[in-house]
Amino acid sequence: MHNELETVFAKEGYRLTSPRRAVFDVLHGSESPLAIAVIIKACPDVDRVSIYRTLELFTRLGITEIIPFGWKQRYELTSPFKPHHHHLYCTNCGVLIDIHSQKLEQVVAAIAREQDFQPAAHKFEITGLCRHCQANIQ
Amino acid sequence: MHNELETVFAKEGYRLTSPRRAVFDVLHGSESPLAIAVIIKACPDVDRVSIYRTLELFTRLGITEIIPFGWKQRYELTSPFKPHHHHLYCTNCGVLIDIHSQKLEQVVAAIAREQDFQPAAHKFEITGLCRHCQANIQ
DNA sequence: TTCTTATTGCAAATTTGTTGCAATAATATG
DNA sequence: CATATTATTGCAACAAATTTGCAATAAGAA
Ligand SMILES: [Mn+2]
Ligand SMILES: [Mn+2]
Ligand SMILES: [Zn+2]
Ligand SMILES: [Zn+2]
Repeated sequence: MHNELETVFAKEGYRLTSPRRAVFDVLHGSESPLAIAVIIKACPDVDRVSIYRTLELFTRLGITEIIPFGWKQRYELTSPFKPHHHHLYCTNCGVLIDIHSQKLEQVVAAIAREQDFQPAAHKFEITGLCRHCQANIQ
Repeated sequence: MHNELETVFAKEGYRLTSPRRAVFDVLHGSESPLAIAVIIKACPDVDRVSIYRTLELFTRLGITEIIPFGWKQRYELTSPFKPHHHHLYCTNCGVLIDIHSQKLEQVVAAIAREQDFQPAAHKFEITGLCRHCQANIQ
């Protein structure tokens, strides 16, 4: 899995350093997108500043993407490091449900085509109540 | 237009104060979502802290929503104060294109139904290059 | 008009993000 | 493997953004 990463970095002329590996590993080990504060805590040996710089670089290179998430933003690996998908977010219990919707991807393409827009990325999120929280009437 | 707002506030037991009117008017007068910093500058008579508190309240009451916007977040009025829509964002020139897509709304409903999820709101954004910036090869 | 209390503004603290620069370590090369 | 080159790091210091506590104010009820 680091091979892919080495390839991207080598091609672009960047160095694969230990702080960058650490941030990558934390993201790779997580089921869900992570807030910067969480990543900082998860990499106690890496300076705060390097986390910011690393996430900026990762996002610029398309290794990570910024995910809308209630009030804050979070970071998540993108394809090919994590398959492209979106989220349903329960505002009551905080649970995240991954969704892989072919229809949604088609709509993205259709909208871009109609507007003569060249899409690079897209964000999508539904917030509301999960099955469980609907039942336990909130 | 303030009538609608009065109604929401009265029903919820909140007071319609001059800081809250000011923030609402700034958002209502804007074509596009606004960053907090912009709203603060646009309301010179309102204390910074009150802007934060007001936007928190508006969002909690569903009067505004947080819009993903590159690295930062922005605020925009929701329906019925502003018709529901989404954005295409050109990462080169910063232009915003409003889109009203019936297909997208249908997909949102379909996904929620499939997952037995009760949707309250959704975010959507495509980033990429607008027609103009594609031409002036970037 | 008076009363009640939600809301505001201010000051201060905290948290989050940025910058400059010398020390370090990743990679290329012999 | 040893050395040279230079991208990257960590640290310190700064700057900006957001939060908190509380007394003064003003919105809405009576
Ligand atoms: Mn996910
Ligand atoms: Mn808009
Ligand atoms: Zn839930
Ligand atoms: Zn453009």
